[in-house]
Amino acid sequence: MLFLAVMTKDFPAALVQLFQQIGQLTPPETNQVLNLWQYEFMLRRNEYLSTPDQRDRYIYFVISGTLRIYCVDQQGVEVCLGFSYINSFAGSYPSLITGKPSELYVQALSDCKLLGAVWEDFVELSKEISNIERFRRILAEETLLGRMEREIEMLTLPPAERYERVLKRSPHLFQFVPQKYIASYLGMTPETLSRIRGKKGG
Amino acid sequence: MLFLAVMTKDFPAALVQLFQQIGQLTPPETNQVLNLWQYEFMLRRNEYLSTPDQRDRYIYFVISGTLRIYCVDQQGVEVCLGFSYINSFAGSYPSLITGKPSELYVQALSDCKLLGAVWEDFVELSKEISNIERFRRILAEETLLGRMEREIEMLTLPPAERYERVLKRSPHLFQFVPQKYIASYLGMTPETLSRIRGKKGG
DNA sequence: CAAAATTCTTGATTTGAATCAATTTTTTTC
DNA sequence: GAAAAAAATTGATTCAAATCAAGAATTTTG
Repeated sequence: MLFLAVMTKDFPAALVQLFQQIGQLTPPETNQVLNLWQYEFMLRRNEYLSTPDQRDRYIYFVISGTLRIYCVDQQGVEVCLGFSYINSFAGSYPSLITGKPSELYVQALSDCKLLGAVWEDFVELSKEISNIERFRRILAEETLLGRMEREIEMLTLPPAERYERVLKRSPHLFQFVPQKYIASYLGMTPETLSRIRGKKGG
Repeated sequence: MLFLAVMTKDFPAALVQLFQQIGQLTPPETNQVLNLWQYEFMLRRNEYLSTPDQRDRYIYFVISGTLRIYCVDQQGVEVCLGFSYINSFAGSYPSLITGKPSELYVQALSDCKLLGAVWEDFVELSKEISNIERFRRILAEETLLGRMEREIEMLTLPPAERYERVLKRSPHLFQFVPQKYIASYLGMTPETLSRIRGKKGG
């Protein structure tokens, strides 16, 4: 992973918005937070942002590219848990929360450009600025809601409908992500997804 | 559900601890929060605390009894997502976060005694007291961690090992909860769980 | 405490998706 | 842009768990 410590002045509009709109930060507070995002990362396709052998030190924001989050089952099969795309955060959230390594891998599916902030700095700032503490709370809640929504879909919908849902919610996924990873994300083999797509309007 | 508005002075030690230890609340702050927990609820076995037809207005704390959280799949089969027991919070967290009904049912598996606080009051107080905002953040993070841990176990472990894990982590479950609900929670039928238990030291 | 209801167990059978295997298509790389 | 690698498709077969079914055990309820 190529690492560039750059004094960025041009923060992504999407990142600024997140803090201003979701976080309700005042302009000076927004500046303080944005100044943490001083680190730029370049990942080549297939390189790793997080692995289970070390804890995450940065929270990342995706400028360009797509990543997958996965873990490995008992027989060594990779199981995809989600994706990170442009204008979303990336990294192993569990690792950041616990301060320890997690079972999760985060891997670039294409060349990626990321901004990073040292998580500890972010935590420290949230002690000073209550709006940032609140931002962290909202971030955790939103993430939880997303995970539970997926959990419920996995448990209540048959494979074909899980596919339909993702196709409707994230059609762009199929643009950037090999089907085998989407299949894994949907809890099925690539063969099964291929057959499902064959039947309905694929 | 029997509802009793009672001016409680005797708060459960476990609830007090949660706010003091996890929340790091000062004694006066602790008092302010505890004073929200003025509502006592009694549930008879099989009665519902939450259903998808209305949003949750209270956050609950379990004084006694056990509850299950479940949703219903496309064919009407109930799928168990978790349990709430003594000294844990109860209710539909998604419903509280979103302010809307969720797909979740929360049902008493035995007669239950609960304390309740109006969620809106809790939210309001967290605007005044930053330690409570922080408590909410930690609550969300812990809940997220728990859900992700379960998600990973469901995806990476074979049925028999999922059973072993739960047996090790929560042996008391089998004391209070009918096996069919545990089976559902483990992602299998009651028959399958019964057979697994038959093999290994059941 | 006896009857009724529910839950658990055990066996036989079915089934949907996984696996195995071979080919075609697409993407990457030099 | 040709060769190599990776991914997707398609078919045949297998398999683990679900379903179906019946009886035993436990729990609940008047």
